[in-house]
Amino acid sequence: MAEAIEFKRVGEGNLRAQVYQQIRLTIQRGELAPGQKLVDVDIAAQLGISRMPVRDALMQLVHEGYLVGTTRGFTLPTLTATDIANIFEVRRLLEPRAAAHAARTLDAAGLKTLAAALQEAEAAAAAGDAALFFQANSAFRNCWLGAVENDRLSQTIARFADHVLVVRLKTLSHQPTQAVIVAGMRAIYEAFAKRDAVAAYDRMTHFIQNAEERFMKLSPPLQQFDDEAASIPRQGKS
Amino acid sequence: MAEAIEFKRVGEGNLRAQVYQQIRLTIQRGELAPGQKLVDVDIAAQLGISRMPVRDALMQLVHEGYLVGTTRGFTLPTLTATDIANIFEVRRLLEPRAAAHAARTLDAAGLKTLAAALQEAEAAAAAGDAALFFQANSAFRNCWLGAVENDRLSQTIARFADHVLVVRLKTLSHQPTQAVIVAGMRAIYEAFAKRDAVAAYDRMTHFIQNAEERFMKLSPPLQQFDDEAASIPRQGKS
DNA sequence: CAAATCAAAACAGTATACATTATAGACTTA
DNA sequence: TAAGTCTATAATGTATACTGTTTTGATTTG
Repeated sequence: MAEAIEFKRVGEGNLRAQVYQQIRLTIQRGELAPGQKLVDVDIAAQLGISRMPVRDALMQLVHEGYLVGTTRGFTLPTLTATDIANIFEVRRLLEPRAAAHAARTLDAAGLKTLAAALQEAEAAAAAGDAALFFQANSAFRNCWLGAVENDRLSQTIARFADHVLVVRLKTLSHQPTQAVIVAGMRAIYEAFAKRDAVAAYDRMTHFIQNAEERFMKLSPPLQQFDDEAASIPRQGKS
Repeated sequence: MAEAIEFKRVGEGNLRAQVYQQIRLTIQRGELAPGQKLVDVDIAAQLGISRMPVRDALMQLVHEGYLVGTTRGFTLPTLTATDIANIFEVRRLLEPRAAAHAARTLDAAGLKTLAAALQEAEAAAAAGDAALFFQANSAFRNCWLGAVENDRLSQTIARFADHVLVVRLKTLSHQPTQAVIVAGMRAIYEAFAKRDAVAAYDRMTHFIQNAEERFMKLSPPLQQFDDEAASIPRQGKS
């Protein structure tokens, strides 16, 4: 089996940090297929470094919930319906408040970035481009979260959002869901633009609830097929 | 300088996990003095194992916010007033909801444990025994958090609570604060005993607010002295 | 005597080698 | 043919050795 993923080092701090960044980005972009395993020695060989920094990075990702470590490599966790519900419960508690903060602290540049991400999402939804929609969604969230001054709050949110996002690639491909999400994003964006913290709070609450409902409605059938090959045809394999 | 802390291995999984547990417990019990440094090679020698598992454990604790890694060993983080405020903001958002859950799910055994911890706290407050009070407080929290079925919620709370608890040893020594806390614990316990989720929610909200206020009121003077020698007189130095 | 420079020590970061363990797959057996 | 067992292997876990970097403290110099 050839390497499906190309890792390259990015110049930022020590090796462990570089590798960590790379792998996490790969996961966040949905480039790691469920069931696909990451092996420290393979990645190390690919990067031309030793196992240890890679191993450290992988273990950190395990501690953060991005991966699970088995005795035969590291893979994405398979989330149960309960896991998803648990994650959304925490998000429901944290994100509205964080959005209210962002409504206060977002500057003009931030709003511009959000507007761009929103437009991209709308265009992607119209074109049915799931990958672009996924990306625009992440950009939107990263932008407003970056304006939240409470680092621990924003980082906790980012982590939990990432955990469901990994499986969410499928939900986000669903056309009606895309429409609902875009509408939610627009509503939130407008609250931000008006610097209306209360509206931001309420609309984020609504947004998360919608996201969870959509998720739960679409996930069960997907889960069953997941055991096999997901909806993405596996290329190669002769 | 001799070792101030005695680490011993506990039989549970691999070496890294054992060491991690030991060090985290040491921190949670407040046995690690601020400024005191942990060095992987020292701990490894003490345990008769190699550096790597110890290093892994220390790095995990850094990722979880229990320690900070410097170029000369690992120490407790020094939290600013902003850090404390940030942590309490997250706790305010999460703990009331978690307490409401616990009110539903706590069983008779759990309530009994809580009652014992509460009594211990009251006795400690009456006797002015700060260490025992600290311990009873942790037992109380661990018990009701253990009844929360949403693991991610309870673990997130536990982590953030631990982060302030480290510095809180001082706040908890303050007699009037002890009285306020005991009253809060009793109120929460009674809500649990009545299985009243709403009351648990409200009283936990109140409890956290009180804790934060007390913390902020007592911390600033401590912070300033902390730069030097805290309240503990430094021996030697002629 | 104070400030700047330099050297040695102390530590984390990285590399390599070895040990251990759980799984996959072959092989046996009912 | 199906179920159980066993062995080879692939991966992590652990140990040891080496490297790089920062801090400390001693020494020199103004």
